[in-house]
Amino acid sequence: MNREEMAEVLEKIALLLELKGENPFKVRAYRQGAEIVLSMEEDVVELAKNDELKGIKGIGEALRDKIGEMAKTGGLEFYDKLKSEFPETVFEIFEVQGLGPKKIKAMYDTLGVDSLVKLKAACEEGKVAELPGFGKKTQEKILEGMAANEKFADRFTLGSIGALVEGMLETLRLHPEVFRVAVAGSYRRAKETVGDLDFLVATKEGARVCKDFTTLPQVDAVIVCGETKASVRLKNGMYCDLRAVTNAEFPFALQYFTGSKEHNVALRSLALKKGWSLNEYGLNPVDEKTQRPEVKDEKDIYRLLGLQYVEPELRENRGEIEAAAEDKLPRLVELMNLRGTFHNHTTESDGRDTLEGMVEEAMELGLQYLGISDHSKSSAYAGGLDAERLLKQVETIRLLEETLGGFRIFAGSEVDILMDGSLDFPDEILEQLDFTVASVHNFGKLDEARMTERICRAMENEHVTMLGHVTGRLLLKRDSYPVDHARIIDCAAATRTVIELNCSPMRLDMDWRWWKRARDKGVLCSINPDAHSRERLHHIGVGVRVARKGWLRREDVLNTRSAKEIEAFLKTPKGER
DNA sequence: GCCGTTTTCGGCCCGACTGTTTTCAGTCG
Repeated sequence: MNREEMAEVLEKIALLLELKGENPFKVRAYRQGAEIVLSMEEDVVELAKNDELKGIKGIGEALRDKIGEMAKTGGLEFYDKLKSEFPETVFEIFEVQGLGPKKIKAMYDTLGVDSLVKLKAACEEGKVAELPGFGKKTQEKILEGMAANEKFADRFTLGSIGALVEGMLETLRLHPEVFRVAVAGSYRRAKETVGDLDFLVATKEGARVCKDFTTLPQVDAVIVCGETKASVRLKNGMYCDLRAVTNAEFPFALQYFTGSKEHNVALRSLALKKGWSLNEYGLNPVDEKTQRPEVKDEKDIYRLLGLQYVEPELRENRGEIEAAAEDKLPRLVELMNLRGTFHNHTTESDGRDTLEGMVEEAMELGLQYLGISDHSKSSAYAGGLDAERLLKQVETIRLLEETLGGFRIFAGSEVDILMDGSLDFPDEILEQLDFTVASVHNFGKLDEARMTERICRAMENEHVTMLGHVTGRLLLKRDSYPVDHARIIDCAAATRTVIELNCSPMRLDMDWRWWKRARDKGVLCSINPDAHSRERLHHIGVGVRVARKGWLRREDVLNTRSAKEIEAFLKTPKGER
């Protein structure tokens, strides 16, 4: 059992205990246990197997035993027993907006509702409305929520919703009663996928702004609308909240609603130690004689707690608070630091725009150079180039470059890593290129050891400048192929191979959770859009946000260097880079 | 079920909003 599966079991235990009407604090203990298992830095499975799960806050004796049992046997007797009391389908009912354990239990006990199918039938027959505590409106909302769930995805990739968010921000900004506006939540923290959006406004007219918010063109249905908050479902199915606060409360609300929950819990307990009580409305001295501090923005809050300002991307309680206390937070890379970018496709393979079009867009973006790397021949599905076509493309690139008045095009290839870790082109061809991105595109079913071995072997090649999309994941669609991240990072460090941060919205690969480790081992990152059209070059913006989330500084990112520096870098033998 | 410079029992975050109530329970974040 891996950690995700363990966390899921704990989460499901929490749901079932809720359904049984168990002590809510017990329920919460399981739920917190699930979160801890997911977010632990160490290998929780390995620790549990060796009975080394001691001294972890939130994991007591009972949870420790259960996690141990799962790690060792792959199952959990307690869970199996609990599960057998309900059909598997009860879990899906919890997905319906507005339904929690109490209502689900009531419908289960009286109407025998234990699946979405039965729930729908019971609503349509009007039986739900007759239950005590229920009514016609509740019944209608359940049906509507079920319809919405069927129709829409429940999560969205960070890179796919930027325009939507910016559009809504702009409209709110123009509202005459709004002083300040911001987007908070996981979007602001640059999580790779976002479940719902949280907007925040500073205003004196909360009720009016909330009401106007519910009439935005992007809105499909109104869930709630009051004086300080509104909640809607957008036309793309995304749930979206608006909070209205006063201007004085705004910094606290922004801090609070940006999260993460774990970061806030840690921050609040730190505040308490320093004699403050922090919540979404203010920072209040526990000792009533102390004066309330003046706070104009988020930075003031962190400063008053004796901390450096923590950038939103870092707020995951993964060491940022400790680092901020010691003045050791990194200065994070910014979009304006990028001078160029690698790994881009053209119509020669599966890109939609020509070489000239891609270059034009890169110049308009203000970049100094662009790396072109079309697919290699084994990626036949993508029109991969054979050696002859590749060398011809290099020639074309050299000729075009002469007409560009100093803009550089680096000629490369996204060369397939073959099954055994060898490359799709021989060294004699690769050495004629400026750079090479090596990527896995097939045999994703190999086991972790063989996949890792294969990738490491490719990185050992002198001509492989960087490793492309490390895990091959497609967010919300396809899981990673199994790789040993730690070994790949070590191998990249040893061979001086750059690792790509592929910022195609579906990928954002390598995952942000691994970058700090890579950085600390001296591995360079290249923020690459893997652009298959000129518009997609703009994805470097999302890439920068993910790099920031991975604690990367300007100096950790290869493509913050100037064209000249890149040229020197690529000419240096790999081992000396 | 977890936790403890308020310790081994008695707390555990809480406020906004809605719908169904006739003063409040359930859900959500």
